Amino acid sequence: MRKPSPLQIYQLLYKEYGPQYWWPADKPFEVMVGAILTQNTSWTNVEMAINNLKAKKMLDYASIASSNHEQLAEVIRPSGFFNQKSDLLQRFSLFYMNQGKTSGLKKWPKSTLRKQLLDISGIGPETADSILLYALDKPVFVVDAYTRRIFTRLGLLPDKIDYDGIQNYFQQRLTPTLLMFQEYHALIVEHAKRHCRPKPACDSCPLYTICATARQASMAPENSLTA
DNA sequence: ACCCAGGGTCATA
DNA sequence: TATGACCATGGG
Repeated sequence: MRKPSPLQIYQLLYKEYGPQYWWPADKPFEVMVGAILTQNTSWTNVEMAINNLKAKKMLDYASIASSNHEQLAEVIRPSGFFNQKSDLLQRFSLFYMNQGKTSGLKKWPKSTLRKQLLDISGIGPETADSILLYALDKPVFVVDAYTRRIFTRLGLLPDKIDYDGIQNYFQQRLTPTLLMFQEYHALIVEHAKRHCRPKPACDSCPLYTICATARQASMAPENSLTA
């Protein structure tokens, strides 16, 4: 049995969990705020912070940009790292405003946009790509800790590989479709939350069989990974 | 009392 | 380039 392709994994996950309809937010700017707040933080904590922002009617770039730093930090406190994130949200809101908001940003090609986002201190590759994919409709593959964990555990990725290496692995093997990339990342998160915790619980995992055969395949000498 | 979460930056070797 | 420290909350 050959190693499963990223497309086959996607089809298995989709069949198992169905469409996820990500990102859970109303407006693009709300997606961007969520992408920042969820850095190394559980989504339930982010929801509390988002709800606080909504209750204070602060979930818009003008309110965030003009708000007091300490006050904003207090509102987003449940999402953790609130000092860094308060500062980042304010700097990002200025960027968002200066670039002509969502419609202004969407005019740029994705490579240009990605560089601009990465130039903002506090926005790394995953946050940038999440914003591109879920707020600005750019078909990029979002890599997170779950993606690495699942695919190294499957034996499809080597342990030593950086963010761009993992992203290239997927983007070179999939046709870039907006909806498919949006679903794929969401499905990876959904699957990992249930079955791919840090301490393996691989029995009862829908990918268990493919996982076992994939690990065998990666042992074979002629199947050395090039990712 | 730990471990974990939809990361990222900076200092050090 | 490659680890380690740091940021911080809330749930299991």
